[in-house]
Amino acid sequence: MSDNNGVRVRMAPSPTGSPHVGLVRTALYNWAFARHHGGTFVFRIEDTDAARNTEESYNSIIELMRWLGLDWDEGPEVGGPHAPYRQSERADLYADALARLRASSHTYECYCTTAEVDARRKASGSKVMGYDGFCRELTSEQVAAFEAEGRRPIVRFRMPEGTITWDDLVRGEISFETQFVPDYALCRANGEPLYTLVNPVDDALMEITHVLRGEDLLSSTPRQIALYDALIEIGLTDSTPRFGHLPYVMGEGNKKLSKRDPEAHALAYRDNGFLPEGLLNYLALLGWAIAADRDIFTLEEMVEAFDIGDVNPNPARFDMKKAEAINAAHMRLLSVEDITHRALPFLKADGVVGDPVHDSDAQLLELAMPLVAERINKLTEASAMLGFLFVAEEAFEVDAADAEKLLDEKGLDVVKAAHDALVDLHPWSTDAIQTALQGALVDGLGLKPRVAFGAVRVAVTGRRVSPPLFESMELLGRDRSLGRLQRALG
RNA sequence: GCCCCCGUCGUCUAGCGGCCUAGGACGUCGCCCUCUCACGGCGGUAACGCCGGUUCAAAUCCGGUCGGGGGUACCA
Repeated sequence: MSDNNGVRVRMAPSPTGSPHVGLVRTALYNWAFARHHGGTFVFRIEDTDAARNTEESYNSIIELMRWLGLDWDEGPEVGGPHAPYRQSERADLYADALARLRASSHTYECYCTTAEVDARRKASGSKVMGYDGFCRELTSEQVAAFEAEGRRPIVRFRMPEGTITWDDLVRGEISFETQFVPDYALCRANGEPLYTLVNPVDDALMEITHVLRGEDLLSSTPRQIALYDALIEIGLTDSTPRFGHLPYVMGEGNKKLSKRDPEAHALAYRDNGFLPEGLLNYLALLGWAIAADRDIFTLEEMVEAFDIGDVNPNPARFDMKKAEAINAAHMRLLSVEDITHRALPFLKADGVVGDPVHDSDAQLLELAMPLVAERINKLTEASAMLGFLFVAEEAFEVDAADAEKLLDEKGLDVVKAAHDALVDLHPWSTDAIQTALQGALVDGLGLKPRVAFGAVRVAVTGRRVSPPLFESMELLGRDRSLGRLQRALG
């Protein structure tokens, strides 16, 4: 056994396709559980199905975990006492475990084809699906006959009789009659081990004490517990972990969030301007609450408060609106410097600033970011808000729809008046600009502020939605501001 | 079909027998703030699936029922 109260949890994704937000939630709960108890968080890759696994998917998962900041104590890239942590590199261990299981007659060779099993079930009228145990007690003559036919056997686990019960960490006591849990396959006819074998064997070998996983694995738990009993018997481990089955993360309607749903892809949140702390906070809320009247918290606060016993067993619907609201709350917790730093990659990608950033742009950004930091809810929104400040004059464009709405004949009169009021203004400061425009347009022309400044805003920033107008004009400078007013007038 | 899980506002949840004429958040509606947007403030809207039982007392415990989900692979 290891230190830290012995708490050892793991997350064990299969690298197939792009990582799902459900995986993130599972990883988060495992991580928080480990950190709360001062235990060990193990990261293991379950890539036993060579036909479905991809290196690209594996890389995405690593990238995702790094972005989220969920660090692991043992696993790929960091190693550990139970290395390797990719199942594709642990074949010897499984072969050995399987050999010992076979030697202790916890298993048997099965020569049946799926079609034969189905046919027998139909004939018998049995209500239990799955394997019927036909090959449990084969005579050596029968075996010889099957071998002579060229059949290659798979290895099945022999389920014991009786009731299997466990105290689920999130659902309480659950029990299954083993008559409803058929003998299942541990490895393919070609010798490749299956999930049913490698998952418990690795959990045993890695001394996992608590298995927190999706509800979809709940019905496979009785056979894992039975296997564990066998593993204890052959001396491969000395105890069975505790299980906790986490509720589903669902999409629209009543179905599990599928890979087809765009909101299912975890890395897409990063690309769409989410903060890792925002996504994590939202996902934590899907099944757990830190307090009756609080939604916003940091990872540290979650670690402090997390109790697996408090996890709600109900499936939870993913709500993008709330996810964005939680993210927005975290944006407001960030300093302007931090937001600037995090928005920079998006500004570069959108061509708002160059890469590397010119000194003049960096300076302008430092002055402009305070104006937009509190009015964006995602990092991606920074580009549209700031673009007008950085764009070269010859490339500056006014949004056509906004122009049509606000730069009509009346709007252009306003722009003309604004230009006249500003052309000799000194100094070119926010206060002076505001005073001049207020005097000329609101007091002078008797316009409502939103009408007066709306037209000027579109002419100068190119959009109806922008940072505060007067500050923006100060940053833009006299020449560019007046030039754009002039240009709007044709 | 059979086995298992789940059931509080539209959504996420608090609630673990009396504090509940059920609290918070998102959404939504109205108002305020306001140069746009965002923020912020105030107020409204809206839920214990149903039926029995236990109890002085049930959203909370038990049974049934209905509804939803998952499993039933030589996938994980």
